[in-house]
Amino acid sequence: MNAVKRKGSRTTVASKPDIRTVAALAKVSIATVSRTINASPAVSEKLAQRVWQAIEQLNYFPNTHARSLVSGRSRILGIIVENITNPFFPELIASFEEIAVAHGYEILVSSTNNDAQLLTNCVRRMLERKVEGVAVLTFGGEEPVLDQLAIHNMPIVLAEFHLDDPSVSTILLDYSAGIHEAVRHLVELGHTRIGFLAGPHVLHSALTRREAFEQTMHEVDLRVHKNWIIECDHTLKGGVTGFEKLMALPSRPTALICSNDMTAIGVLRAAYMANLRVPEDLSVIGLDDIDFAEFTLPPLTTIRLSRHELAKAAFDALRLQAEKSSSAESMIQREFLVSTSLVVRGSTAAPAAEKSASKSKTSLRD
Amino acid sequence: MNAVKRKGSRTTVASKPDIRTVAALAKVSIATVSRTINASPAVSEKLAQRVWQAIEQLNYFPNTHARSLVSGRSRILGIIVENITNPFFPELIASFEEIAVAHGYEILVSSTNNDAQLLTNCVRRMLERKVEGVAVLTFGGEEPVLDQLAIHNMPIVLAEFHLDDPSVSTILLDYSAGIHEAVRHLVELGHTRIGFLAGPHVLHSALTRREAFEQTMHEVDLRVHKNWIIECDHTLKGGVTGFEKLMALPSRPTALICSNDMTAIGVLRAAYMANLRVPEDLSVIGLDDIDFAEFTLPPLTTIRLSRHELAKAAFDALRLQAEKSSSAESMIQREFLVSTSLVVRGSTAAPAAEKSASKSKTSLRD
DNA sequence: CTGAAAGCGCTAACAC
DNA sequence: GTGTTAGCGCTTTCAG
Repeated sequence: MNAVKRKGSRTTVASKPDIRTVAALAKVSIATVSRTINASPAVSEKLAQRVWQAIEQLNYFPNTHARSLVSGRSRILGIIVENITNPFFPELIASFEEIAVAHGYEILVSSTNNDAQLLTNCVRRMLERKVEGVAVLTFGGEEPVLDQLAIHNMPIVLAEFHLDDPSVSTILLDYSAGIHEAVRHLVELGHTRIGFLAGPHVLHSALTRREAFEQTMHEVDLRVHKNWIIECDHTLKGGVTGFEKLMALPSRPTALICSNDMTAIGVLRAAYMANLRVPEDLSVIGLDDIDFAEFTLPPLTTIRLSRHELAKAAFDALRLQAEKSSSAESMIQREFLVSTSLVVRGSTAAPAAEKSASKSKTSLRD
Repeated sequence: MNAVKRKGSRTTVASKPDIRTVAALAKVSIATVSRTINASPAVSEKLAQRVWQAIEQLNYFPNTHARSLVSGRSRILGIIVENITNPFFPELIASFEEIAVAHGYEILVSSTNNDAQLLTNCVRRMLERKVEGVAVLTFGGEEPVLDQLAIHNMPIVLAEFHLDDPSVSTILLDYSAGIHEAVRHLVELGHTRIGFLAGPHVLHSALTRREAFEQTMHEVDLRVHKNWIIECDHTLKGGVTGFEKLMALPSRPTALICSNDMTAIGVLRAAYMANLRVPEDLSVIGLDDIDFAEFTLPPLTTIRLSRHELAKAAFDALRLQAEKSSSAESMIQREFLVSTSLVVRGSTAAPAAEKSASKSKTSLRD
């Protein structure tokens, strides 16, 4: 009926079937069509079949905007990450998307690059699109803007940060387990001089990782050399710079744990440039286990943080929040734990003789 | 007015301001509010100011779903990539998003992993969300499903593939330029025995790259050894396998150009494991120049393909299509060119003496 | 220049 | 079970 007034319709298919078109073809009311689509149990087998048939025949699919408008539910989930350029995040997003799509949700991705302006902007966009929940996986530093979301009563899931709001869930990353394994591994290899290349301290995760390291060192009775803990920025370049700072020190560690894989890969590169052999002269361990880690030279020993587990936790948290009946509101799970574990590859080995970590100068204990 | 019937409203802000709420506060009609928001010139300074003030005061923003429903325009662009796990794509997506957001568009990302089922599904999702255009940057192999989009008269931009439909634009990647430079570079270094690790032939881009290679070789009068052209799959692992196949050959090239950086990085890894030194024993060149390329061991010489240029071309193409006045329909630009160029780093050098590329056996010319 | 009113395509009461 | 109908929040004629 409405096939006439199209303007540029060249060989286009009989323009955009409507819920009405379907109803007409199936000889039912639009309400029945709607019910059928939404799998309402209150539709008889017989009609349902007629409807589905009409739907297929017309190649019809519902207009999500109309749906969202009337139902108030968009079936869109937001995910905000720090930097889509760090391979950890694409892998995380891919997992999140897969899970979301499987459950009939769409996702809206945004990366903030730690820029407050961008964050504000993307929170606004999420609000405008009426997302049903937002996973904030930037790992820290964005509390101020979160209020904007919380105030709209939007379900949120945060990594590593607890916000005392009923619509906010938290994912805790259990770094201790993996870092403990890593230190143990190093100790068993014979290392006692272990350094740590931290992430930017504005990130909760970076701080947590660093603390887990120090804690573990104490537990195994190893000395933590403050100047062997260097704040980097979780990028490749940062790893290079961190390594260089370390080399400038009069006394150096024989092993290095890095706050993420990107840093570790930067170190690998810098060590190579400095003619230091990994792992013979220096053992290095990363954190994340991005796909690349297996392909570095040498293959990177690293602490694995499962993107899939993390994505799943985020999705579950959001869904629980979004679909909670207002009655059982306070009963839902609001805290999720994701574990870590060591993956041993080629970038760790027993330290060489005493002067191992130094190229030419003698290494002094400080 | 409508602030009462909220259910769980705890400390929530005076629930969701409406266009009506704004109109009431500003003492104008909702039509005026709408016009103001949409920057219609037909609103007097005075009223516009009152409206904006009301908007700010209420922290109001329009409901995009309602907007899309009535206007038929969603301000969403779709982007379909092959594999979000290859760093080339996140970098591409980030650029595309940045441009799109700057122009007030939202983006819907999907990766297909070369899975036809996934592709169909995501085309459907895009259609459901009423995207205004789709950038299909999977680089080949998805023609069948594209019809589904074309039939809906949806603006599409394709990489490397020409579809004879008025709503389809094409981005041509000028690989020849970069590959030419690469081969020249190798020749100047003294190489004559050059191999090529191709991408999967189902991808147009892979085929085009390979052809550009062969073409260039002919141009510089170098022999193309068919068995030095090996089909890989554009992954790290694929690079390793490709390299191994090459090593099994009785005669080997002294330099290798790879269809993408991932392959090249795989080769770097495999060469290391095989005790072959890069670049002394084997020069290798990648294609893409992903961020990682600068941080491999040794730093990768590669043919740069600007993600930003590509993203911009895709966006422009889509926007031209989407915003074309039906009159000037046939006048718009439908073809875009993105160039490539060589970035020389550390993975290329002059070949060693004659037996260079062989580890222990003598290398025979075939 | 401004306002009133008619829907956009769909869901969710509410009747039958 | 099924159909009728009243909007969801907004844009857009059409009058004034």
